[in-house]
Amino acid sequence: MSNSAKKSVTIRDVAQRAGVSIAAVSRALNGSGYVSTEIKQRVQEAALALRYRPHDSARGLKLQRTNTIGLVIADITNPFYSELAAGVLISAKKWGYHVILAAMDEEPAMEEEYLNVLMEKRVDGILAVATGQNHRLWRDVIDLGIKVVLVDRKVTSLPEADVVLVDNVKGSYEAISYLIHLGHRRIGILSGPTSLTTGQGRLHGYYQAHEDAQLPIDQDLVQLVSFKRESSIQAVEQLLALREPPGAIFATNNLLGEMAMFAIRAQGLRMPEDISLLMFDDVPWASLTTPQITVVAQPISLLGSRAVEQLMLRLQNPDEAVHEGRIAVLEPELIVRESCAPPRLPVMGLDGPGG
Amino acid sequence: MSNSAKKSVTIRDVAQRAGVSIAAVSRALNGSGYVSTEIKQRVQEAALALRYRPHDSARGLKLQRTNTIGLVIADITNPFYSELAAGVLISAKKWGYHVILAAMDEEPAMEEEYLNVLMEKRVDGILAVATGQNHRLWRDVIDLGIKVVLVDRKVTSLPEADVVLVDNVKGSYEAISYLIHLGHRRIGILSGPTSLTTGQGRLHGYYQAHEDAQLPIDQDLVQLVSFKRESSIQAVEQLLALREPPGAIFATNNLLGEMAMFAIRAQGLRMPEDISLLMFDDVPWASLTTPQITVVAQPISLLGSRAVEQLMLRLQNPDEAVHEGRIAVLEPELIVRESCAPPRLPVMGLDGPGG
DNA sequence: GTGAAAGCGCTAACAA
DNA sequence: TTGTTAGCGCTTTCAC
Repeated sequence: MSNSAKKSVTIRDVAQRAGVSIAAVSRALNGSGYVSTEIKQRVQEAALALRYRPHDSARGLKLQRTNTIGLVIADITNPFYSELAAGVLISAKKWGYHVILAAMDEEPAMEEEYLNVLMEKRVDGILAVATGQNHRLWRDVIDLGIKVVLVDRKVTSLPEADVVLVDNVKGSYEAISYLIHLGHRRIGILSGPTSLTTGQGRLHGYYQAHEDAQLPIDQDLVQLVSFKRESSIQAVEQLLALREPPGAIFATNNLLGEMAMFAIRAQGLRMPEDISLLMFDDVPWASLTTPQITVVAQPISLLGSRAVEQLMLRLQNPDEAVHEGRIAVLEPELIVRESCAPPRLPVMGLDGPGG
Repeated sequence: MSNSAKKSVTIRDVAQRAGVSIAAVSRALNGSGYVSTEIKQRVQEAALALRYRPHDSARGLKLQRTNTIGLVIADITNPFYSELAAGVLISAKKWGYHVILAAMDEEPAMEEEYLNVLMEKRVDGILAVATGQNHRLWRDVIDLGIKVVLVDRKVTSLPEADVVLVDNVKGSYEAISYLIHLGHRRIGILSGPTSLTTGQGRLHGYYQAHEDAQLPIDQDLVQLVSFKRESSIQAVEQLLALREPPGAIFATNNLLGEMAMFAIRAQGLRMPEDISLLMFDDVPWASLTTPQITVVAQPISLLGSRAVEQLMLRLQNPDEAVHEGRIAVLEPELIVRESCAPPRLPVMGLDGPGG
């Protein structure tokens, strides 16, 4: 008997049982408008007895509000995104919001599909690590009145969206400076696509650090990679196969770091004796390996909760005309562990430790 | 101008622009009922021109169906759950469903909150790794007509829910048998709560393997732990502090495995020379460590997609009376890597390798 | 303080 | 083949 969907109990049933109008029930249950305590009491009893659950679609239709937000990310399996999601989830819950998860896998086509859904569902807002494509669709989203907060990456074609991200240039700059300080002169970088602001920023920090240390850059050491595993592993191998291979590798995200780990291990290289590794993102496994990985840590969870807060702010006053979104920049932090050491054969004629 | 929420375009607007009735628009866009190709054409043009997006709440209200499912898990940050979620996401998308994520953190109170939300949202179904509590509420869920598929853990108070899980007894049995085969006679087990079927099964496999090998069990080697990190780390330390410490540790989930790693490292023990470690769940970091961890792998992603399929099956014929849910049991697989070796000091008088 | 009634945007009888 | 219309369950004026 408790199997198939019976007619579910509606506000009418509650009203009837409590002997009041449906309006009274609505008011009593929502605490809006005037209701005598007596009626309130009766209504609550009736609702409880009938196990009444307000129908969110009905309410949403009437209110034009769903208390739901969309979270667009690349891949929930990537610890960066899971931690982000965790931050978003807990924060959203605090505000009475719920989240629909959209993993677009860095594919514009998938992002498109998800955006369409999110629009039809009339989510109140979208938190997104966007592909950077689908300009027209994103405009539709905003035109629909859906507030969007960009996380991690900025997308210039969406100036009115708020942005919450980390100072990528700085994080990268500090990482490279640290390696240079250790005596490294040949530092390989595994960089994400420069079409994304993360890729741009981290690469820029790399250049800047070299420039400030008055070090030349060998373009062979700069590997631009997509997010595909194959292309990443290939890039690492290329780096390692150089006639004059780098003494240190800077992996600009955890996926790239993972690939670097594999390649280094596969080559039988010792870390940090033979090669140093420094990675962007302090994912849990970074302190499980031997040696533990030195990282640039982002406050990932905070990134998520701040994004939610930013969104809530917008949702509070929806009519505020905004031509340019707020941008919040969080600070990364270099966490020195065990995976970096001075290079084995410092280049002659340059004064680093051991040089 | 594209900032605040303007009156959004409805089916009426499309009808007007196309010069037809709203019914025709509905039919044309949904491909239901009769529409001349000419009208269909006009409607599609109008819809496109107006950037019309059907309002899901309205449709949901009318249809009593949301094309949305809830995914209840403990913690998206745990790689087991992220992979599960990934499997669910991709499979759900294939069926045109979307998922609301609920991380209950092993807290019945959180589970309760989320269940209430999911009920109000009238999700079509719920996929859940449940706490095992909230009996009454889960009954409400089912009574509301929401289909539920239990994943990973069975909950006996919900007989009509389908279940998709792994053969925990077998996985555990094989793991322990392997260790015994290596010559181990003192194998510590870090077991989850036996209030959960996962804990029960894995512990049972441990006992069974010992029994079949005619090995006695020292109860000091059996550590029952909650999912809290503190209690886990404590348990590992207790195991290691035994006057006669185990030569191998079986961590029955990835969190426990992580804790074991930390403790082993903290004690300065070498792996696998001083101690062997075997873990349930082949999470990504298991092959990043040195030595790489030998594991019992669950087909996690498959667990997710199978659960979705099971749910879709129920959703196809919603009125089928079901008193007992189907139960799908997937096979775990022992993946031998580098973290297990024969014990250093095999017990005399028992014939294991080296004994 | 309370209730009647309109209407949110959509689908599906049903009538034409 | 097309259009009219009655709701789906809820909130909220607006009378009383």
